[in-house]
Parts: sequence; C-alpha cells; structure tokens
Amino acid sequence: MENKRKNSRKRQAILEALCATKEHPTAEMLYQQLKADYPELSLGTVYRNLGVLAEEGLAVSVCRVAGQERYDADTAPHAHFVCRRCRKVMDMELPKAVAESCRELDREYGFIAEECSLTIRGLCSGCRISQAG
Amino acid sequence: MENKRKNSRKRQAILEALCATKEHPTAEMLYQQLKADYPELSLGTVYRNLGVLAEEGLAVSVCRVAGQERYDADTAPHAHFVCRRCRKVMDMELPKAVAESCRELDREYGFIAEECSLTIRGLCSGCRISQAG
DNA sequence: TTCAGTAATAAGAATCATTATTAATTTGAG
DNA sequence: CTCAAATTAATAATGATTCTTATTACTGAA
Repeated sequence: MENKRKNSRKRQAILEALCATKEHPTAEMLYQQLKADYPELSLGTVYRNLGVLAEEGLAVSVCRVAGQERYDADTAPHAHFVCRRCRKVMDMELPKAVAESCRELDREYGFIAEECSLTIRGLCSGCRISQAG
Repeated sequence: MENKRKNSRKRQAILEALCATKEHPTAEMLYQQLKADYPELSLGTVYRNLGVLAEEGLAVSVCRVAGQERYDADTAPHAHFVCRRCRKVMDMELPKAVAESCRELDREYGFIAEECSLTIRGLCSGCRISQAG
C-alpha cells in the first residue's frame, strides 16, 4: 500500500560514490564521475536520488559553494571548512564545546534543534601559501 | 581615478530597511517593502546593492532558506536559528565556547578563517506548539 | 551654469542550478 | 511469468540571481 522503495542500481551507485569520497561533491560532480560506469545515467536522477538518500538519512547536503550544493554521506555531526579560492570543502571534528552549546541554545530559546551546522569559510593552507589575498 | 562611490538614495534606503528589521529578509522582501516609497525601484537594484553593501562590510548574507538567500545588517558575529516550518530566521548569541573553538580549529588545521557561521535548523517554539511534525 | 566623465539605475534578457513532467523501462511480489 | 508500482532518461519548466544596455543622475572642473 505505502510507497515501497525498490532496489535501484543507480541509487546504489550514487550512494557508493558518495561514500567513497571526502570531496563533498556536487550533483554534477557525481554525475560526471558515474557516467563512466553508467553511460545512460541522467543528471536528474542524481538530484532525485540525493533527495531520496537525504530522506533516508544516508546522505546530507552540507553547504553551498559557488552556487552549488555539496553533498556528504558522512552524517555524523562534524564541522566544515570551505576555501573561497579553491572551493575545497574539508571535514573538521566538531568541538565538544560546540555540540554542548547547541544543546544549551536549544533549551534557552525553546526550539527543537534538528540540525546543527558549523561552517568556517576562508583560505585553506594551500591557497594561503600559494597566493596572497 | 579609483572608483569613487556616489551617494545613492536607493542604496541608502536598502541599507536602512535592512538595519531596521530583524527578519533577515530576502532581496525580494526588501524589494516589496521599498516599492511603497520608491515605486521606480527594481529588483535588480536591490540585488546589486546588497552585493555592494556586502563588499563594504555593511551587510552580510546569512543563510539560505527555501532556496532564497537571507540578508542581515548585523555584521557582528552571532548564530542563527532557522525554522523549517515558518521559515523565520532568529538571531542567537554566539556562545563564547564556539568562538573560541573556531580560533582553535583555525590553528589546528592551518587555514585562515574569515567567516564562522553556526546555524541551527529545526522547529521554532511557536511551530512546535501549533503543530506536530 | 555648462560640460564631461562616471556611477547608478530600470527593464528585461540571460544564466544556471534544481525540480517537475512524461512516456518508457525496471523491479519485486505473487 | 505477470502486473502494478517504482524508477528512469529526456526534456521542459521554474525561479533566484546576474548580466546587459540604454538612460539618468551625480560630481567636480572650467
């Protein structure tokens, strides 16, 4: 009766590709990568399945860089750093102090927190060395 | 020789409107509000001037809600809560522990932090009461 | 005041990431 | 296998934002 999810080879492949990388790829990046093995894959399918995977808690959209959403299969709470020059997205450990603070804010303001995201933007160590500005 | 910025009544009005609210409006919301006093204002002008104000450090784009960017004239570091139901964006004090953690991460990972944003998403107290889910 | 140079604007076109539509294909239960 | 429901490719549509261009407004100098 309810919508029963079927095994889809494409969805499987999208999740595997996402799990195998720490690059926090865009839908487009996943599409380009997977086209090699699945020449008939379409970009819409990547978008739709990223949505499905997010619904199921197997993936999450992490932040937006240069107008595109970045996805991650690592759903454990952690922070991100985004380099404004090379646009790399790096994982960082979420300091315990931050996690605690979120819970306090929760109580203090009376809302129900469902997601807590800490994102730092700036210049990564590589870009910082190779160029001023 | 340099680009000398001219006084623009429209830009002034956009900044004042942004300073006068805590709603973290979208460009569209500002446009709708200002049309009353400036019937000849165009949406493109709002977008362009939000960019200019951001460049000058007088405004900042805070987060994206339902596909639209939200803007704020409060450029002091603070955290935000976003309600997924009513889409309100609320200011919260940035806990000192978080600010400190950001500085530590900075040292630990060797990047140059330029912006640190803490955003919590969930259900605000109003929506939590008026509806389950 | 007049003029030139330049910034700012309105209007609308263009861009581009994402979402929706639809007809065809795949999947899994019976 | 057979059928209904889920999934898909292809493509159209959406919608926020940016760009273009012709026009207007400001500023400083003569």
